[in-house]
Amino acid sequence: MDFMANEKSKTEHAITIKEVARLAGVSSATISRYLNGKMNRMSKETADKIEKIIQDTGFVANATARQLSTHISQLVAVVAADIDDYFSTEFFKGASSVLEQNGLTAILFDSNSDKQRELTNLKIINHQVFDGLIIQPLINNYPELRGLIRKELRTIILDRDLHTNDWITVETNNKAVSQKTAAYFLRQRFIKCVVISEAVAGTSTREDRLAGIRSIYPESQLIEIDNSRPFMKENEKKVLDIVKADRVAKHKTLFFFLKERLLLAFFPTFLHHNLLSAPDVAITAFSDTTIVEGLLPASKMIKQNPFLMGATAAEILSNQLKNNATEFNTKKNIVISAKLR
Amino acid sequence: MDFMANEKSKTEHAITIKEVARLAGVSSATISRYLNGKMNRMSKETADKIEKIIQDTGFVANATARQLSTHISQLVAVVAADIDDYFSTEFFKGASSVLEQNGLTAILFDSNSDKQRELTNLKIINHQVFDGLIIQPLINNYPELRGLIRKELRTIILDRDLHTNDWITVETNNKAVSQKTAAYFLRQRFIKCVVISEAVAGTSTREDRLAGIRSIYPESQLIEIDNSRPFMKENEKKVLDIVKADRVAKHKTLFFFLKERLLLAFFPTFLHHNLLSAPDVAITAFSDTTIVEGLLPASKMIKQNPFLMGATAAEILSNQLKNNATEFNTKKNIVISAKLR
DNA sequence: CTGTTAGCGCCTTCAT
DNA sequence: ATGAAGGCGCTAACAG
Repeated sequence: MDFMANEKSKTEHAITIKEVARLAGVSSATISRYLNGKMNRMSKETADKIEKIIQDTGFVANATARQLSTHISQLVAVVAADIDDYFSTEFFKGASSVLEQNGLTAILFDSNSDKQRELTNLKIINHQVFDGLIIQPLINNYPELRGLIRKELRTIILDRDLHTNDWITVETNNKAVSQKTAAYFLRQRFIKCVVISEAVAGTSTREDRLAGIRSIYPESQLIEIDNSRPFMKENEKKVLDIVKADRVAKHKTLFFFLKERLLLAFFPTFLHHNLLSAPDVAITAFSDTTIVEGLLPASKMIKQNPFLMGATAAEILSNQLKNNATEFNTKKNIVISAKLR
Repeated sequence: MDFMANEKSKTEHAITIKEVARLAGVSSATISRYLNGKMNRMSKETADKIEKIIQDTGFVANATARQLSTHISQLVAVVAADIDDYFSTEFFKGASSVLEQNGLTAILFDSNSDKQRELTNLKIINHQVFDGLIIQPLINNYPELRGLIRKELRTIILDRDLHTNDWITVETNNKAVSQKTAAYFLRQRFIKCVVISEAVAGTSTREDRLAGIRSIYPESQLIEIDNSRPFMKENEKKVLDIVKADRVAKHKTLFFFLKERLLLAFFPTFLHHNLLSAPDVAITAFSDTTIVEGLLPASKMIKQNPFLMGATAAEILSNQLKNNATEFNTKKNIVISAKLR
């Protein structure tokens, strides 16, 4: 009994390069060369011998030690604002696929829509284990964020505009596409516009979208949803009151959702009050998934391209990491256009 | 000009503990003690001096070096089958929150519903940088998965049943809750049941769910959706044909979706054919988000608790990591019940 | 209270 | 084609 406990407590140290060397009857330098693919620096026989030993022992090189020695990890941190959003997971998938093609590994951090958590994430990322960073930041001011990311870390900003040239940014044409969409509906004689969004102030994407809409509908009403509490009852009433009033005034009204999730939350209201195919009510939204397409096949929606955005960011980062010192990027601000469909 | 290039090419090595020691006029051991909170092992003055230097220089300890020395990273890898699924992101959030409370950091890997990718992820995770692993595996057989995870790595399996006692498992009562749900609808005189799912074979969750349903509806028809191609036209027809036939036969029919996303895909079909409030058609589904609640307020749905599942897995793992050698877990298979609501 | 020293596991230059 | 040896940045005895 006692001796079993002893067996267990003897921590199982994984096999090292040194041990492999001993078994193969060579020096650890040779094993290292083998691991790094420098086959021309050794005879075929030793290479074969080493391969066999590694197979037999199931040896896996310790990435930590390698990294301490080389100062490179091939790891890229990707920080998403909230992985519950399709946009976030999708841009990660785009980034991940491109990084993989370049021999890099993407690792996802979730800020959980929480600045505190974002901070924690950045702290960890600063501990010099990552070669690069792609971040969709919650923090919306440049100096603050700048202070949280070590200078040496290659960084790309995604989906947010920090108004800086310090980092390359990949974003959507939020303002332009919102404007275009609003103009489209105005041409259809929807002369009123109600915007439904989470808190706008402090989030550049929402600010830009609202600005685009207001350049067409200066008077557009804004309904801001407070995510922190159950919101449907009161807001449902707001919407219905607006519709009723506009019908009395014989106005056609556009409901413009800045986020798909909000449209989904309101969908039942529109459905049960027969507003979906009403000629005097239109609905549009920033909508990235295919769910809404099915529910509202006739409505025009704004589709971003998060996958491409992530892939683009990853492409740039990969290049930076390759051409180490050199910086060829002249464009600091890359725009991936959203489409109205 | 030239000299600027030189300035740049001189790689900016981050400041080290040694440099901080020099500046503070103490040895690096003292800095190390400071970093590890061993304040009682030094005078207040040195501590203050060190703090100031660290502030001024913005020094951040290199986690890689620390890890090489201590063999612990405080990092836990969480591997999700597909982060596009709410279930996956939610269990991650649960795990993440508990791990954080225990001083650990959760890092998310996405297998992207792709076994090849899962394999890549596991390879990276095997390189000895993580203290623990929580995985929702794609690979469904024990020996294969066993071969891909190093023996020394503390591992918890989530959401899948590998029929092994080697790892602790946290899962849903898939079979039981499916059975209960089916029984509920049978009592309502829905004597036919159509199951709609992605490919069932090879995924324990789906197998268990189908088994539960078939224990009540042995004859239940299964419509398997092939995700790889656009599927709605033909499948829509299947559903409508079934409804028509059942109406002729005066059967009430239950449509049982094994995944929320599938229900959403079919929702428009049901909606546009007035099947949502038809007395002879019922719809139920495994549905974790709140989207469906709004769409079908009257329908009973099965709600899992992915957040709690993740939190539970993290709790167990945290304990294992603390009580290093000791293993107190007698229960190898923890079930977090889904509810019919 | 603080310094010295020897690793941790791998990489890399310099010899041979 | 291979080995010896020093170093990456930090930790952890052991001294004093």
